[in-house]
Amino acid sequence: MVLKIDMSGETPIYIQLRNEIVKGIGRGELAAGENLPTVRQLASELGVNTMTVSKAYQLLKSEEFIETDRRKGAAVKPAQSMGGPAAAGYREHLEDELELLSAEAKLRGLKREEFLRLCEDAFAEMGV
Amino acid sequence: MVLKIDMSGETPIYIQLRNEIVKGIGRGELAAGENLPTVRQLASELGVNTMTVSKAYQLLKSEEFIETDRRKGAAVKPAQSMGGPAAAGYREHLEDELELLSAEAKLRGLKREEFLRLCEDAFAEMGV
DNA sequence: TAATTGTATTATATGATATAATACAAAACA
DNA sequence: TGTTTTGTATTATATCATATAATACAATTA
Repeated sequence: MVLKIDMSGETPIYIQLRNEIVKGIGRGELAAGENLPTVRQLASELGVNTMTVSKAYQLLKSEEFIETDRRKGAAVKPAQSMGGPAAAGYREHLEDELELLSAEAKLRGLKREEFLRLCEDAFAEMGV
Repeated sequence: MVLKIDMSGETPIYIQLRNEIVKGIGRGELAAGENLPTVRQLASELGVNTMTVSKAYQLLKSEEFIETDRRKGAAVKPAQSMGGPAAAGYREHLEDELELLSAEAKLRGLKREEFLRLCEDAFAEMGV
């Protein structure tokens, strides 16, 4: 999987990492049960500290997107187990994000159809 | 207009302020040409520093959402003037955000129809 | 003249982010 | 039995963003 990280960007590295991995899982590039790179491996590839990668993994773990085992490494969690405590409040978060994106789209002159088309296209990229 | 600010949240106050104002304009609660509260007024209401509000206004100004005048205050910019330099790169930003939201939605178990319904509903809240 | 506007300045405090260098528990492996 | 590998913990340190306080400025309005 390709991880695009912008070292000079404003978004923290561990957040960028988390986002890229979530998108990778969403696209199906990372299958359920598949192992992620080790923290040392990924840190070395990206040229960042191991704790930075570990922080991203811990975030993904707290969100129930992955599981970590101190000896076997980190692996993508099966999709059917997505009903835990992390799912609570998710819908509210999504609605809030969509509200902001809708407002920006409106102000930038996008029409309803254009906006929804982009939403459809984005979702279509996901899945197997 | 109601500005919901979470002082203990992780999002910086001036970003929250910016987002709330963008949503307010998008919803039509703040009409084009309408004056925003003065930085001192808003800072006083929210219990934050004037420079924090000023920072939010400067961000909105750089994004061409509002205009500021040192003597007349800040006002919502007309929608027809939304083709400036700030619009460049916006579409890419939107697509990236939608990709992340789509991935999360997929992983949380949302079906295509549910996701698109939320997108429609969010956009429907905007504009007069 | 006095008040109001966004903004600039300087100083300061705090927290988040990121790194470096080690170390640990526990399993896998040779 | 050692050695390696895993995520994680620890401690220390450095840097930057955020936020505040207190003051001041330019320029207009009242």
